[in-house]
Amino acid sequence: MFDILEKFLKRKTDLDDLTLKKIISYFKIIHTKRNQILLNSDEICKNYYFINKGCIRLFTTDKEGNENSRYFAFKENFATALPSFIDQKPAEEYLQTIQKSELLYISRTDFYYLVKTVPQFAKIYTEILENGFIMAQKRIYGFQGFDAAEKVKWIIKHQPELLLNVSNKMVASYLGISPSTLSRIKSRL
Amino acid sequence: MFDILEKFLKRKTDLDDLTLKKIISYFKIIHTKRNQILLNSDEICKNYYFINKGCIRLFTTDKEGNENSRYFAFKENFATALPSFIDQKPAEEYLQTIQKSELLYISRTDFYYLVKTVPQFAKIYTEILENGFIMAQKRIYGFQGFDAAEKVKWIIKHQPELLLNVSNKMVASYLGISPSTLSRIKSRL
DNA sequence: CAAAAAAGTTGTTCTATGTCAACGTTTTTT
DNA sequence: AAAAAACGTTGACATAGAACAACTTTTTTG
Repeated sequence: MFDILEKFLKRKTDLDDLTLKKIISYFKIIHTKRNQILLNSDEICKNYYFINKGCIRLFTTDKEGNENSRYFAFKENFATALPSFIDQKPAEEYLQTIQKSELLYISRTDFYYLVKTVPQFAKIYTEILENGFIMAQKRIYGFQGFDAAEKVKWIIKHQPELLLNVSNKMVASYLGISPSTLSRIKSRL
Repeated sequence: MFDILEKFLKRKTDLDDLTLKKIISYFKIIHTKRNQILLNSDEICKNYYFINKGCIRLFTTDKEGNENSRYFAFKENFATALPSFIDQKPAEEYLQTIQKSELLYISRTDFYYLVKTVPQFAKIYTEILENGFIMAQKRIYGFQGFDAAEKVKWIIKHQPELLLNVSNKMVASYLGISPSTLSRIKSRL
């Protein structure tokens, strides 16, 4: 049950078994179904999630009600609504499992307690932040000046698992293009 | 000379004078002129900069040679090409002072030495990462689905100093619109 | 301080892509 | 298993904004 998380943590840093057990002990498990909302946009994010199985989507809605996908996290990754988690302000974004998923989660209180008391955990958090930053940069700036076809090619190259696991509609909203345009581009290879 | 940096550090966390002096001692000063390149896209970023006076721009160029502005850092802020600084790979982006500037800088080696040995400095780094992440998110996702006029209004509201200190051309490339479009929008208020 | 270069403005034209609609297909619900 | 809902595809049409160009204004340089 916690073995995937254990593996993840061990890969990131040197951890003796006792510290590992300590970290693990703060995580709880939750099973969710397809399209289950974990966090509403008016809520304050209290948990950090680790995905054992499934997929978490981070998205927003505009005034017209269109969904806008920001991020997809797949198995063996952490995900949360970080700005809200950090600043404890309403998230203004949603967290949702888009498939039946098995998640581990840790409360913010416990998370920051670990960051404070376990240097290796602090290091892991720093790495999560660094990576999150780099990935977000790459993704978003990578798209700058791209036309729709280039965006699709970028996804095929850099995040092919996304096309396999996620509906066209969501991919389109992730790329900032309309579903029809995505459909047309895909048909032209 | 280091007083702005000292003020910045003290505001971020509790620091005794000795630790403060230790941190400060790793910074060197550099004076740059308008449009001076600090980092080329094929270089690996070795320094973290703190801006005493002036402004650093982070930008890229596409195959046609058009400049694309990613970020502007003004006085009393840190700036670097973070992905390259972290991973020590070619930056694929440029750092440039767009005005005559006075900068403090610390080498990557010294920076990570401080992160490792001074917990308060590690905390400051974590905060820089958290903030960087949040700001980048806000900026970029804030623009999602915005038309050109909405982007300009967003800037006026959230980063008015940018319009005052930066050329229209650079602002346009930051917003992902053409200079002519920016000009037209501004004329219609 | 004059000449040259860069930046800003404004009109015209052109194109990528959004929007809407119709239809077929897949998925979900009961 | 049938009905309903959501999704994907494709065509027709409309439009925001890019590209280009000509001109003016500002900035930089020798």
